[in-house]
Amino acid sequence: MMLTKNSPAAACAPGTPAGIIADAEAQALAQSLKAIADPARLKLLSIISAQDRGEACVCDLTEPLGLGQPTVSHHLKILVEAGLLTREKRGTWAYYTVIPDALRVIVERVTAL
Amino acid sequence: MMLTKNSPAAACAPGTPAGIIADAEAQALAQSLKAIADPARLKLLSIISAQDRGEACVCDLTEPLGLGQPTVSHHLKILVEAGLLTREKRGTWAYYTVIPDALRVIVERVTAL
DNA sequence: TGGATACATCGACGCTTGTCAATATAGAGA
DNA sequence: TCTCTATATTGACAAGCGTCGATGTATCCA
Repeated sequence: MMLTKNSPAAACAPGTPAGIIADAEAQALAQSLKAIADPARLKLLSIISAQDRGEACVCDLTEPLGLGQPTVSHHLKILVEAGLLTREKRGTWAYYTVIPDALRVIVERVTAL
Repeated sequence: MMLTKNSPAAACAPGTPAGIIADAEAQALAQSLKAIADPARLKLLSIISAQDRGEACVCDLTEPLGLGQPTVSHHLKILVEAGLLTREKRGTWAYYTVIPDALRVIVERVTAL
């Protein structure tokens, strides 16, 4: 049941019974999941990580998604703010890369439910 | 549909390049993730699976969530329709149970991105 | 210097979502 | 039967989200 008083920073809120996810962690995990819970953003993650260099600029992404450039930029921003992508500006272009274990961390917190 | 040349049932749509998630699968996976991407529903999954019998009725859930009964019923319905919970009516009560590997299936599709 | 290109931001629009109060349904017990 | 209890459904509302067109910003090149 994990009554651990010594556990890592994970999930220990005042009134939360043992083994049940704390309010704050539920909130945080939900927000991470919301970042992925969109077809366009799933395709973005898939396309970028399938790229040869592991990176892609906006102009590579707008066409396979069938969305306008502002919309793609908007989705990329959400993924960056969720800690799933990095953005690197080189010249006129902005290159986006998938942060290796970011998805795995989210997935593990879900599995631990 | 199923234009599959030879690959497993996974992800092969007409115009979709190899290794990139198909439109339909992105749509489906996003919908599954939306079902989990809510603090109240994460807590529901956590609380129910932490129960002794592995099951809980609505009256057990409304108080630890701090939400009204109709709202809890609403969230439970979403989880049932997403294939994450089962509902069994016994007498006046409705008992909800977590479907064992439902979360794992979702998680694996995410990891395969 | 000026124009062209790649990207970000803004404002607006419809659609979805989370929540509640009120009401409906259905089973248990008198 | 009638009443009480547990749950589901409905209707309404505010807030959030996805999308677009228009505009702003920054970099490159002639």
